[in-house]
Amino acid sequence: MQPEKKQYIDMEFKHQEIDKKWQKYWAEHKIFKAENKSGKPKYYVLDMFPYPSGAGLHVGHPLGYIASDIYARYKRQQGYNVLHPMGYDAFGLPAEQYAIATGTHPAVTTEKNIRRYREQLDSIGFSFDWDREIRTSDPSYYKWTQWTFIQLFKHWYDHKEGKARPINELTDIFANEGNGNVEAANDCERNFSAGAWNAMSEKEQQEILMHYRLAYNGYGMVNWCPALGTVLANDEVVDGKSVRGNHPVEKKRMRQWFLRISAYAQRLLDGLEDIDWSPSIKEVQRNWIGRSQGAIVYFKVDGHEDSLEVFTTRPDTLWGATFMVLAPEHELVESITTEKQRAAVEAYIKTAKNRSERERMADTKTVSGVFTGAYGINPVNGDKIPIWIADYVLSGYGTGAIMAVPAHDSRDFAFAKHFQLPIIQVVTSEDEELKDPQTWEESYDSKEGIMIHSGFITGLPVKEAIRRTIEFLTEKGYGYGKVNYRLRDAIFSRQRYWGEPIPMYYKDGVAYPLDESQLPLELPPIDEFKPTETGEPPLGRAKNWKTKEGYPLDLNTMPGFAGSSAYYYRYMDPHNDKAYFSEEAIRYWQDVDLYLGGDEHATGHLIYSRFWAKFLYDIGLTVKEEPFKKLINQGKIQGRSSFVYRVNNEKYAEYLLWERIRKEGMEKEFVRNFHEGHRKFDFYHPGGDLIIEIKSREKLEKLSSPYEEYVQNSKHKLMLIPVAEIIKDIDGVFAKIKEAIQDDRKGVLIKYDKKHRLPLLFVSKDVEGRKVFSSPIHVDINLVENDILNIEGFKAWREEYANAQFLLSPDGKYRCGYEIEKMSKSMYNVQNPDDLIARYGADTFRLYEMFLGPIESHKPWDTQGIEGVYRFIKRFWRLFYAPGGDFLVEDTPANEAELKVMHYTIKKTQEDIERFSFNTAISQFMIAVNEFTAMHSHKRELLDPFVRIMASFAPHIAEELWHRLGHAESVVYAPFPEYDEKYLKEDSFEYPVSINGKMRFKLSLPAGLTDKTKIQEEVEKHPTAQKWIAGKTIVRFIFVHKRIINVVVK
RNA sequence: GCGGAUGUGGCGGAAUUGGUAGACGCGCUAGACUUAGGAUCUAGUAUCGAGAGAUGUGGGGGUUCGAGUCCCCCCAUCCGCACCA
Repeated sequence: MQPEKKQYIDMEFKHQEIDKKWQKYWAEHKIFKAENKSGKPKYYVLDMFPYPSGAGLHVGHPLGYIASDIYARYKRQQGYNVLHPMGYDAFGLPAEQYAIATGTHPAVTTEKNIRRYREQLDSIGFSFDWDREIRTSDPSYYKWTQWTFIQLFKHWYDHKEGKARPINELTDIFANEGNGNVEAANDCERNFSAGAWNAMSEKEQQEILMHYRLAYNGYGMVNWCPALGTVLANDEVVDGKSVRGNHPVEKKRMRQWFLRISAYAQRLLDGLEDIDWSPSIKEVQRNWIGRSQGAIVYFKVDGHEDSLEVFTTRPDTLWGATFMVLAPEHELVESITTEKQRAAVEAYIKTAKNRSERERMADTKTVSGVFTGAYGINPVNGDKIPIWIADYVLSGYGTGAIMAVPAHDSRDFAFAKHFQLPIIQVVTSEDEELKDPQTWEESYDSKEGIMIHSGFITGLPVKEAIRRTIEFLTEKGYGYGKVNYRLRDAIFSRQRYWGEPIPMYYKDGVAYPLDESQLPLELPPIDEFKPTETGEPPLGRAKNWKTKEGYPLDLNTMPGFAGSSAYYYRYMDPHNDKAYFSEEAIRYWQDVDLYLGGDEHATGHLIYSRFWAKFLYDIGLTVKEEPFKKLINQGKIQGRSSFVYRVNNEKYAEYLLWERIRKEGMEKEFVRNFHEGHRKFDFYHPGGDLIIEIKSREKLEKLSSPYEEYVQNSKHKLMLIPVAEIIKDIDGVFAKIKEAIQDDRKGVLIKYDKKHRLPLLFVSKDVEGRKVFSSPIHVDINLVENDILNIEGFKAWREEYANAQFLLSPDGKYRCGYEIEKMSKSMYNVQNPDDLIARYGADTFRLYEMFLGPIESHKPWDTQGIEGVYRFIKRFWRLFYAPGGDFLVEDTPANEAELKVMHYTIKKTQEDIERFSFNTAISQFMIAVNEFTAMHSHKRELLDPFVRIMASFAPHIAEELWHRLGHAESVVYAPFPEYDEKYLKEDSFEYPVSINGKMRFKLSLPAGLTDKTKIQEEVEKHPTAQKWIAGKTIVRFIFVHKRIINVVVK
């Protein structure tokens, strides 16, 4: 009997062995290797690559990877050549912070973390082509990040051609005609002729060019984070704090590298039209780009040469402009302020400066400002209007100056009201009765309407009025139409070590790029990872940080988004040392077909990537303008925290006593929370003149003399009861209270014997009164099953709980509460994928992550639910093997009913995979397994295709069973089966029959039957129908083929 | 304040084009088997009601033979933006 036993073991479903076996097989045979040359159509599935943190993966991380892996595997089975790579965003602050603290080189930490990530990723059975792995911190990779930076430096943006062009084409234009006709993205304030240009020194020319380059070095207000010792990009700051680490950030004027992403604002906006991304993420990007269409208007300053430039989206309301406001930082403030107002203006600027960015943002209600003494002249009617400064006008947006139209703008309105400035209404709706705007409660939203009091545009609708006003301004030279963007240039320097060195050096104070042959410029070793004593970035510590010629190199490194902005192209040809990627590779792969990642990258990575992609496209390197055709944002997996309820003994004692009083029907005789003078007592019984105070023994002892004193003065009886006595002996306590009420004495202190000690007490969730006397404490979810606490485990969890006692639910169990929160260590709700995979196997884990719900929605992780999926996997296995180990698969042909189930399952799951509805596909697998089990179907004709459709979801078990079915090749390339409609056809259809829209009964009719009269006859024969129709007339009979029958009666 | 998304049993969710609301799974209840398991199987499980039946997709209205789905108004939650001129 020995061999039989052996067979038995062999035929059990053992995921630990099966997982390992096939993972090894796939790796050894390089099953997932993608070729850059193929007759097959290409499909590129990409995941946002992870930053390898020290904590490893929790169950939330692989969600997107599993979804993309299923799709990648599905596409392979559909005959596509699939590129599905993975790598690491390996530069980053945590490893560097750790280096500063411990001296461990960030490369060491990163390597260690990557190894751990790789182990975890491998255990889930992903179909990555690991031969294409990249790491952003690898010099052979960041060589190309540096190379791209140099290309950005060497290009400018020509709005006429709508693309980036080499900088030498710009210098040619300058040399021939100066900069008068150039329509470039720039921040150059000088106008010069060809002659002037040619006469400039090299240094002067370079300084001019810096205002045109797409990567430029300049002064700007930057986000300086003192705690991190570096500047940050706008998307790395939220609410005035750093996203990483939550440290305060301040505005500081510094010289930094910038990327002129603003040049691409319009194209970044337009590109959103053509890509398949979620509406919400497109909306976030639109907001971030912040396009507003309007006009620049010049206001002459009365008695000055200068004029003020104002941006407005509503030039039609110029006639309603009653004052102007400048940002306190505006450059003309000083020159236009009158002597009389100077002191007030300077004082205001000083306080405005002292207010941090955060304060200014938080405080949007206080109206503040000061008059400069100067007047602007309204170009449309010559009116003199006062010029104020106020910090509600931002220096960084538009021109830092506005015309205020208080009637139609709420902030201007508040300002006008506060400083009693005039308000003129210029827009009205047709049926509006005009009232004096000075009496208005709020400004009037005027996006639509008819102009009044507005010169030549009076009577026109708003849209038309805007158009006519811009025409007028342009004609007279008073202004012009303009589009403004909120998108700021990206700050590109980081005063940090663990990033790509910026490949620039300085000669005579002018920045020059390294020659491309010098790349990569590798990170030098340094002794410590902190800034230098003189406040220079860490690279200032490097020995010999200069070019061969001896010129000093830049001390900054690049920000996190540098390495991730074009990594998706590098995967196409990751080992190329001659080019970023070969032309052959880019022509074949072109772009990412499907990109999966979290929506937290909406304004960072996903905007920068689109910008880099457009630049690389402009310079002819790539073939598609948008890098990511379809984007799916996987939802986060939230933690499900469990709570125990710790009893507050004093509150519990009060609760117990009060409940007892109520049980005795004495609640009307007592007063709770009795106040006398400054004192407050728990209970008072006026009839017996008895005060009851419940406190811990320690407190009662401490307060004993004040109580003595109080009793002597007040003449009440005062009963002091230790908390423990009530909890342990409520009957005894209550008897004593009754006794005390009868007691005739006055001014006595009734004390209590102290017999009992109190343990630490926890109360089950559904115990009455729990909310009143307990507070929730997080408990490790591993100690809880179905909300029932493992009491022994809990006692062992923490020393202080070792002697804890429990108030259990009526069923004798301790029931925990729960809440959905972020998954985090501090809430003890983290699920570790390694444990789950060890227990249930990779396939169950993959299926369960997908089964939780739609890929895009956020959902809580239910520790229990995985059992159901595990049962399904085992039932699936049992279609092939009997519990005793017999191989059940038979070659007899399947019957109609079986084929119907199989073909419907193929159809349904294929449709579901294609719309990324993996949870419903898995439901269908379950239904099919349930039905085959019920029908005792073990036929090859059914199971062979079943294994193939399951292969992308549960690759390990599928591969195992595929081979046991007798196939020698991997299931990875086994074609996804095609369903045949003929098996899905029904001879009859069971119609739901409704009477007046309510389903009453079901009626089976031949599927081909469409004759309404005949059907109506059939329906009327039915007893249930007769019951409902009786005494009424059928006014309408609705028949929808293969859907429904509805009888309308009256 | 503006913009976006979401709202369905005790829980996660399904219903793809306006056509049987609650598929599938968890949990729960009862039972079977037993090598007593964190195993397997069977039946039940939206609410009220003994039943017939009534009610039911955040609330209110509307369109329709028929609405979770379409339209209008309101509420709640989450996310993003926020003196943006």
